Amino acid sequence: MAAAERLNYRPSLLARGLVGSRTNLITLVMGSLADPFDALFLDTFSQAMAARGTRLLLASATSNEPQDSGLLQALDYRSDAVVIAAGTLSPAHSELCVKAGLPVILAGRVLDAPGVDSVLADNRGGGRQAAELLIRTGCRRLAYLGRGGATFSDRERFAGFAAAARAAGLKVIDQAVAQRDDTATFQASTALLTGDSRPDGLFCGADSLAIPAIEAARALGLGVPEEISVVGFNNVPNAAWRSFRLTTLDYPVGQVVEDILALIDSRFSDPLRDNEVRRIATQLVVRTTTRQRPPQETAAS
Amino acid sequence: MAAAERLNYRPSLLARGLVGSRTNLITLVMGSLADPFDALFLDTFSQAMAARGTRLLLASATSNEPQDSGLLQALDYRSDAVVIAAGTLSPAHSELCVKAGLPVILAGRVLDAPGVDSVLADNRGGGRQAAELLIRTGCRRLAYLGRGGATFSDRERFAGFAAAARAAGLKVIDQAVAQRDDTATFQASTALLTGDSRPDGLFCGADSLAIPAIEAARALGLGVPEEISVVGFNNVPNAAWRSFRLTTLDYPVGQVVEDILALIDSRFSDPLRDNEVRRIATQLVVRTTTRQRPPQETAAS
DNA sequence: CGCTCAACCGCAAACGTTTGCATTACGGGT
DNA sequence: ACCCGTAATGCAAACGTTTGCGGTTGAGCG
Repeated sequence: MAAAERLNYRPSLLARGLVGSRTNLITLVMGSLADPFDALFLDTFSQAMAARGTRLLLASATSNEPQDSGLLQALDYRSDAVVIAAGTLSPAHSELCVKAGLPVILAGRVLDAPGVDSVLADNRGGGRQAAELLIRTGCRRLAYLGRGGATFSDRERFAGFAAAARAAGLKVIDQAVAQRDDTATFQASTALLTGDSRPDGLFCGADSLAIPAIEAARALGLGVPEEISVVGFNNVPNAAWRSFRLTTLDYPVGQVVEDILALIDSRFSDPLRDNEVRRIATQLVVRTTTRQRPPQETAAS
Repeated sequence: MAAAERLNYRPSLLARGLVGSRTNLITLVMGSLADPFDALFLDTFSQAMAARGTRLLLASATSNEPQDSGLLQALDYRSDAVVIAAGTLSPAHSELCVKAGLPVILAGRVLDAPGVDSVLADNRGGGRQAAELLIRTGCRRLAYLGRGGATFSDRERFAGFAAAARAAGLKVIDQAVAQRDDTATFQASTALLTGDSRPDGLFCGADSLAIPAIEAARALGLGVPEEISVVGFNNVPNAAWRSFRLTTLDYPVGQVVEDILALIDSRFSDPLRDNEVRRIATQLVVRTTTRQRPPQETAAS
């Protein structure tokens, strides 16, 4: 040990990984980190990895072609598992990993294939909570601002929101924002708010969508929540800022990471077990972009 | 090739790295990703890695002890190079890498040790630009909101700002925010703005500091820029939001990443070359948290 | 037809570990 | 003093590549 110390020797994990059955590498595939929620997730995940003594191989998925993403090269490093947290990625990526015999954990989507587990929010429940809050506080013209069904989560959130609205006899305008980009979101919101029937209750598929929406409303001179209520999703740090004080659905990122790691470990100990889907409940955080109670009847009609 | 395809064989990069001289792994050490600038940097860096065919090993530095960070374990994977982008990390980390014979690139700080290159902003120049703008638009009571000298960049930004202020015969209040946390920043700003001599020109060491500062000013009923001008640093996407429209110093993150990769390559081709420090100029982006011209004399005194 | 040269091909060593097996050392019981 | 069982120790194989070397094959030319 003294000699090892003196020569500052350290075992090569490459060699260890080559011969051993485990490399202690986990590949994380992410899309853009433009959404603060994704950054927070990555931050939390990476700290959990460090605490666990596992290394994190980060692959950024730019295009939708599996071979273009860093995924393939990461696989060639014989990771022990792959976590896919890029919402817009095609299932081809997962299949690639499964074919390589790797456990796959999907964050934010469900895929029914052997060896593929999932961790995601109770999106439908969250959508329902948002709808119920808006309806309870007097909103009647509801709208959803989202990715136009581009991601699994987006579809579920819309579905939950729309179902609860329907149950109350209300319809929902579905407004899509094409690119994940603040100005694009601002423009889509402006279009929505200047359209034929201006909504008075808006549910956004993410806080990062809700904030530009609030700005668009204010730019049009619309009071939030007096003329339009806004509910977000994720409860990112930005949402609590004084300029927004956004009512939103808290999605506990620490819990997500914890569940992902638990699923990985459980898959190690039993590679052939059935797939598992873990749903994490969202919690409503009421701030000031929604009303406390319905407006007085005297004001209306 | 047909057989390889059929068996879906892929060469093991572990084995290749074991025998070859290059592993095509680069370790990136980062602190928290709470600042959107750091998230943007990581995003850009990771995409550049993918385009380059290099894998990114992400180590998150939680404590200041080198052995606690993922750094050590990442080194044991025989990375080709280490990029340290965690501002508050001790030089012990770099020394560890140098001792292991690894090229080190420091982002945001300078360390005079063999094999250690640096890429960072022209912080002093940026500080000067901020001071000159504030002074030119009529501010006379200047303040700096930063990390109290906790990071290399912070010290340089303050130094450049203070030097330019001194050249104009003005002093600078140095207000430190202890934790990188929005509410802590809000409180520190409130303390600054309710102190003995309230500043009328504020330079913040980062946009992520400037935004809570603006909110604190507004909470106190102070108009921005009428009663206090604010200048940030980095030009993160948030800064352009309609709620803030922050005047700031653009620090081109793409350029930073490009320079880091260039330094790594140049170090590969000549491991013994002298250290290089690349300074990247900042560019002033004037928005609406600073005045266009000095206020009318009639209003004053 | 024979020579030379280049291209090609196959083989073995090496990279730094882990793991299993065989051997040796040692201690206790009869 | 002898035997047995266990602990400790040393040795070799294996992991999946790259690289260099010796041998073989083929083509071109006199």
